[in-house]
Amino acid sequence: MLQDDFSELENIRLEKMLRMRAEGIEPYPTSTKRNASTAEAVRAFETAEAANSSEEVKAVLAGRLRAIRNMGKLSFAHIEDRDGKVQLLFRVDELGEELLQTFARDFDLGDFIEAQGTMFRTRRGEVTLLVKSFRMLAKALLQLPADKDEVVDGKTIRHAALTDPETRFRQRYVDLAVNPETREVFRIRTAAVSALRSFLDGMGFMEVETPILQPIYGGAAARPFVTHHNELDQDLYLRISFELYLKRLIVGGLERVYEIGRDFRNEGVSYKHNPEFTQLEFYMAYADYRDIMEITEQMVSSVAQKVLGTQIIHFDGHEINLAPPWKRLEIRQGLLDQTGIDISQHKTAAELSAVLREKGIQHNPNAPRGKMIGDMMEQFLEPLLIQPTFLYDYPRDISPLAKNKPGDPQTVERFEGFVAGMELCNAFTELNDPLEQEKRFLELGRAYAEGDEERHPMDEDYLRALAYGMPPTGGFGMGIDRFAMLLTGHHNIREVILFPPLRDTNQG
RNA sequence: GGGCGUGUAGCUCAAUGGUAGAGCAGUGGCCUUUUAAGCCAUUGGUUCAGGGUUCGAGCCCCUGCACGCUCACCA
Repeated sequence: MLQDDFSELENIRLEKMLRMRAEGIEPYPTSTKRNASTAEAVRAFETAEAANSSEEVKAVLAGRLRAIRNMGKLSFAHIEDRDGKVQLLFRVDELGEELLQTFARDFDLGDFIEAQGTMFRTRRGEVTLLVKSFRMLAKALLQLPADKDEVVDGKTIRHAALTDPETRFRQRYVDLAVNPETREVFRIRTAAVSALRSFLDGMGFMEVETPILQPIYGGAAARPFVTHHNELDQDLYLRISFELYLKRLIVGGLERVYEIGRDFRNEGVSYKHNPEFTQLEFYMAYADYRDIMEITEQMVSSVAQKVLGTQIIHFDGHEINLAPPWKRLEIRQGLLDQTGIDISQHKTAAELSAVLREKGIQHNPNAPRGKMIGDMMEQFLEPLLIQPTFLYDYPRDISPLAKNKPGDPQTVERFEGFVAGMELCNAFTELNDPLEQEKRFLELGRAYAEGDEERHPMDEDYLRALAYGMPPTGGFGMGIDRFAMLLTGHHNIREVILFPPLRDTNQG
């Protein structure tokens, strides 16, 4: 039982709760008469004050007790709700000795309280609720980590705030309850997703939902999670992308579709990788990757403006300006500038490997040409891309779903958007030639058969869909978690995921 | 998976191999009407777990667990 593990401190709270109940006071009532948030009440009072109104501002507030200062004949307290904090004053001549004693006796930090009264300003200048009546809304049996605040010259100084990452992530409810900045991170994340939706909705996109459990996974290079459907006696994969399903919808004539949802990749974790992550993908008929670049910079900058009130963000010590236009850097040119190697002059893996060796550049000589170029990009280009930059024109053999650049069989119309040296999004002109697509799948299959860990199954139905005809289409994908990292300035993906995965433990 | 690091009271942190501590919170007291992280007193520990070395281990060694950073794979 829960209470078997209770400490002395927790048993004291438990006894208070039981005593209240024995006295006929319900410590967990079903409803409250709250009629304003703390911020609303303060605002209402300040408005009335500014208008020199003589009318009392009454309010019923509710929140978690964050500070209590009992002083004999009066008590001060602070309650906190989602919007902020407000001070409560309990006075003996308002409440009588007995009620005031009740407050001091029954209420602890962390309890939820309802207080009804009138707003006023103390001699110290703090807008405060003078309490006429109050009531327990929910007794807290466990003690929240201490984080007493001290306000010095208008600045809040935290004392002993909860910082232990394990506790913060395993018991996110405590982190949220105690650390306002954590609440702010998730407010920003939610607002960003909402702003992305309205941006796309405003462009006539249709939000759709496609299968998460898929018989054949595809649309990205990643190992999937496998699960099993008992009734069908069939293995299913948790999707690694939405791509192939969304493009089927373009074949179907929906023209502009997007999905925001979870992808699952059975890979390692890092500060920018989580096994499940939230992805935005959109597909737009009659657009190519140039159009998508413009939409991207427009979308990202306008969402930042809407959510943060600015297009300037701070990340990893950098000040980054998201305002369009973003820099455009052709991969071939970028690598030429950084390494002196013109990849267009080295058309096979062997040739490229030779020149890399000549230049003394570390590489895997057995890798395919595209992979080699990808490694070069990672090494020489990506770390430089602090300000928003579109890297464009990718090697064909690492882009199996993108359309060739006219007249250049080794290059495709694809770009990735980088911010703060981190890949934020990936987009291309979609390959809509069914026979070419089949060829690409087959090439992939071969590459993987030759020793790669990932095996990519052929999606016959997707090829059939393409064979019915897909209009020229631009497609786009962006990791929402990474976007949230940028907007909140966090350098770790777990900080922007409410319940990041942690290893299971029996210690509770 | 590899490397490095961390694990001490509810929280934040101390402690040459020699009596486990502080602040906050908790408990008790002070409180006489707009303040105070107030003041005084006080409770609280399987030092992550299990072995080992030692007269003696929070500290040294081994094993395990969890977490962090980092490398690899990937977005």
